[in-house]
Amino acid sequence: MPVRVLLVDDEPLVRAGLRAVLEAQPDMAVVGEAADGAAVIPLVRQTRPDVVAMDVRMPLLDGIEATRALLRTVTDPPKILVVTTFENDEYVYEALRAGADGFLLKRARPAEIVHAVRLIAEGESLLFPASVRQLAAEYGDGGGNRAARAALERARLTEREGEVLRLMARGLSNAEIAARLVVGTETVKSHVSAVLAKLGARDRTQAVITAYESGFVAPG
Amino acid sequence: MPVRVLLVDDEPLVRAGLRAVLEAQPDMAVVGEAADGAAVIPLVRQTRPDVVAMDVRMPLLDGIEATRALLRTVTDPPKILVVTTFENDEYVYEALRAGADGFLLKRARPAEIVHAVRLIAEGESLLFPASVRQLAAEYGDGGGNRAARAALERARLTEREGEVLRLMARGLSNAEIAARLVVGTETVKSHVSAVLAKLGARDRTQAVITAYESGFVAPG
DNA sequence: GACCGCCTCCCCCGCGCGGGGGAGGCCCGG
DNA sequence: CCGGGCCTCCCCCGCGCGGGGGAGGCGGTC
Repeated sequence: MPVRVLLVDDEPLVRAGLRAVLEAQPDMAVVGEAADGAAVIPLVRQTRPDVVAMDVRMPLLDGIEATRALLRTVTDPPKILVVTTFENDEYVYEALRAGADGFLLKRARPAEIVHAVRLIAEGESLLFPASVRQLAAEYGDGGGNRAARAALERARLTEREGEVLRLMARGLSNAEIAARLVVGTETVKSHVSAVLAKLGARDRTQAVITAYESGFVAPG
Repeated sequence: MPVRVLLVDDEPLVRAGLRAVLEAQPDMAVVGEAADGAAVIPLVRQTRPDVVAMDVRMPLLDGIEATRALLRTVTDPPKILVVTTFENDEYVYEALRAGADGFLLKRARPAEIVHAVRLIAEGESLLFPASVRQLAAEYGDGGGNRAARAALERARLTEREGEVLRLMARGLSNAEIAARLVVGTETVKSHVSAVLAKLGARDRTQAVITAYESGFVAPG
């Protein structure tokens, strides 16, 4: 049973982006879109999503009011993931007080977005953005907040996948990685594919970018 | 302040010879030795040489790969003087493409060696006459030293190439870059090829790594 | 015992990528 | 004026990459 997601954002571009990211996952389905908070309640009743990805700033009814209205009027309401552009958006905290389950930065990478939605759907509250540093902290050391750690449980690359990603981030080809790890190239291809899937990357270049951006590997 | 030189050659005899020649000069100091390219990067970080005298043919990691790795991973990298036995070594061309600053024949006289190191340290590209012709031919022009030097000038990306590299570093495919820049994909391929050549990268992934390692783009 | 995650390897297949050429238009400086 | 750098676009071509399957062994847990 897939995670059913409803997208609420006044920017079509953002909705399209979220849809693309989420529907790339086999276990996720976008069941509806709304351009404003005012349209949310009937849509929720109609589509019964597990998670509502809710923008904070919207023209008619903002994400805070929409969250309040939703929780007040709908029985067995969906989880609410607040989506925001700014890290220190005061509205976000207000939304959380209004009953939202977590928040997410728009500039988060696909893998983080996916993880956030998945976490929220499973009832974890996600009060910290699935930010890049926490991903980094996971591999350096386990010291992070619980929500982030839970997210990383799912995001976690296996040991072998981590090795492969590190070598990818050093510019090695599949054949070179195979030689280095003393395995077959087909094996490396399997690991690479797994890494790409888990990171939400289309190709190795994007995976390496994610590795840098997440602090998984560091420049210099 | 003396010119600090790091020697990288798998033959101890050659290292000893270079050391003897260079340390006979009052303004030169050999700050380290390595027997293989694989050992270069940590040694460079540790000793901060001005010039690396790099053999081309070495057991584990050859001079070409070592040069690439060095330029890719070390900030403010040293100048690289490729040392070779053969005048028409195809590897030399590769090494220069990889970003080496010049090359030197092992049978050169002591005075020439000293001269070469000094020139390299001062930022001059150095190509011995016999091979300049060959290189000029390789670059498809009889313009002599000037053309070869210009072609070998590292990381001198044109404005357009810089734009392309930035987009590559954001994970865009050639087609996506073409759409973004409103040009044809063939044009993008031309720029990408130019970027790869100038950075000594084998593929776009290595180019992006270089972009990160050099600070051309920054994480976060 | 059965199950499951991980690692390993295999198949086929399409396509994007990168190398090798070349060429025309533009502007600038000698 | 002509040359050179830059940007643009074109050709052909080989191959690595990534997606789609599947499968066996191995060490865990239930």
